[in-house]
Amino acid sequence: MKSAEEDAYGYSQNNSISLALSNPCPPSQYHHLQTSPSLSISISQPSSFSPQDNMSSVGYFQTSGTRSNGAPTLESPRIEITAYGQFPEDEVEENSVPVAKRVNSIVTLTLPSIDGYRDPTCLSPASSVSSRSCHSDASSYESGFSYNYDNSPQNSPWQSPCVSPKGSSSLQSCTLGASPRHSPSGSPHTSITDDSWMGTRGSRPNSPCGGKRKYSFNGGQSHKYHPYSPNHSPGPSPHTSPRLSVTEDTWLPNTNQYTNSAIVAAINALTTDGLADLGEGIPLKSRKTSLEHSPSMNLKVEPGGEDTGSLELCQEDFSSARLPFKKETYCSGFLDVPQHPYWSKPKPYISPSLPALDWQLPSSSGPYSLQIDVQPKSHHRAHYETEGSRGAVKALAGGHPVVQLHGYMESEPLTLQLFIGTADDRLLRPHAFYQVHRITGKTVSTPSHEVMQSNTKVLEIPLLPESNMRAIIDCAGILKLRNSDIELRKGETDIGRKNTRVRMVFRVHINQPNGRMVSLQVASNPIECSQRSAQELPLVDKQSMESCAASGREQMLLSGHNFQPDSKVVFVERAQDGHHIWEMEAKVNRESSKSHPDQPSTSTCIWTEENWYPDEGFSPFQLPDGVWVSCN
DNA sequence: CGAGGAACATAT
DNA sequence: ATATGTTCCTCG
Repeated sequence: MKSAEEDAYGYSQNNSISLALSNPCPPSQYHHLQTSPSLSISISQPSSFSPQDNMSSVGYFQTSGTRSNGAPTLESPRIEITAYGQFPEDEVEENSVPVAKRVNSIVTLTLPSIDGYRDPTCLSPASSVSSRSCHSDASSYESGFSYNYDNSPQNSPWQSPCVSPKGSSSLQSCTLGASPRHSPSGSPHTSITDDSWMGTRGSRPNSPCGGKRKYSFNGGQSHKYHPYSPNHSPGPSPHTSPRLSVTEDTWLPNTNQYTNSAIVAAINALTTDGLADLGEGIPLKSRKTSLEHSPSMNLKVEPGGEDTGSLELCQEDFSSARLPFKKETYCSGFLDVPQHPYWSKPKPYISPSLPALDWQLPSSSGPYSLQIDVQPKSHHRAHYETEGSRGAVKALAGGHPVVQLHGYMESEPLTLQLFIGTADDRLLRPHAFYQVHRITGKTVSTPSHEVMQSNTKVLEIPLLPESNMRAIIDCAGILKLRNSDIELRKGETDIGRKNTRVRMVFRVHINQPNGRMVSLQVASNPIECSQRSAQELPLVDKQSMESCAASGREQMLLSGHNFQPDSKVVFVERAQDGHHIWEMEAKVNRESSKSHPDQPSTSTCIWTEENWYPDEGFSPFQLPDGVWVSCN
């Protein structure tokens, strides 16, 4: 279905050649180092390549967001060198070079073919690209004040102004938080929203269906699929949705979000306001435990954006195009009970056309630069809904993360958004299994409030000029959603097991004097969220690296493509600040590449422990010349 | 609350 | 059987 979707959107096919020899290796194998290193190389050479231009002038850039060779809208030549094998995982050091940061700006230029990095059979949690699925959102905010401007094409490429086909429409959702939430263990704050996006869950663990455990959504198990979120389903087939279910008293259709244009179209054809019709898709019952629901739904038709050459234009067009729907986008019921003076003020800077959370944005644009001055600790035990809050994410030094927007000279305060994203450098997107959790209390100095954008909870924090546009993030905890709950979501393809690394993603949208809006984004270093540290893994050793290099060389020779026999990959070890710094020099002869005769024949990248991922090895790198290199 | 630890449940 | 996921319990 995915491919179909892509085709429908006119995605250009990625011509990358994946030579992945990766053995279908289960994650466990990585850990056990049972597989011999292998390396795959794929070369993709787009017709045009102008990385620099791609992002520099653009506020944001949307990724294809598709798992299957999600051909990036903008392609650049790339070589993917993927080695599978035996590299142990290294602890991510917090003080090290912010990989995310480094890669971030690059990533925005081009996205590697997702599949190219891994064998589909060994889907690695950290890299799966799925949290994009749109599902219904139901949200209730503990804060009491919340609004939802979730009208941005959150999860599907086609919703992108730049990519979406004309005429496409989407159903957006808006939710009204209403029912109070019961929190099993305690903190009233804990849950809230959580139930919202995922529907409900029992107070008791619901384990994945598989074997004995059954999902007790509503006391019953039965449905594993929830038609209400036709995200990837063929069509809107209203059935009962275990997740959304309803509570005894409060029953209201939850918000649904449709990613599939066909579905949307179908629904649109059925109803304009969709409310009534969609209601049918909601189950009559819900899991017992989820007593709280945020009933309410607001469907909105999203006009398709025009394909413009300039992303910036796209954005504007997009904005204006959506304006008419703005009204529908906001749930009137939300705009009440401000929680903090700051939030009670109008927020003109919040446009209804904010880029979807899975869009890749640059961390800087023009004079503006969003930076994480103090990185969060590399480990933070997330809490479950069944637990009380485990506090805010802290910084290594004991304080809290700090984010600052540089280059902003206006007097208008801005809003810093924060959500939990994947730790996958290849594609930063909301993490399906974690949500940011708002922390309140005397120890918290930073005001914040929550907003739902698609299935993702977003914490909004004021960025004030008087504070030098600097915010101390002491109000953000991390909530873990049960894997079984998430995996059951229609359209969800990510797997939760061992997918415990996240990143704090910060965004800021700046309305410029000229009326244009610039959206910036920066992600923190990866944060391990599980209680126990991942199983012990041997450190990366030179031998392994060399083995990988050798394997890579072999593969390059085998590939034959742009790599000539004299091509080679060399790993060099050196120390730097106590970290292992591995320098990989990939010398490739690309003479055969007529389209890029100017490309340098030698590429070099550096892999450090920071971008080492348990199941995937090193995160991919995009070399200066646009070449992507990954070593799994 | 906010942790830390660990029992208990599943997945590999 | 081992590793990872979730829920519980305890303590300051």
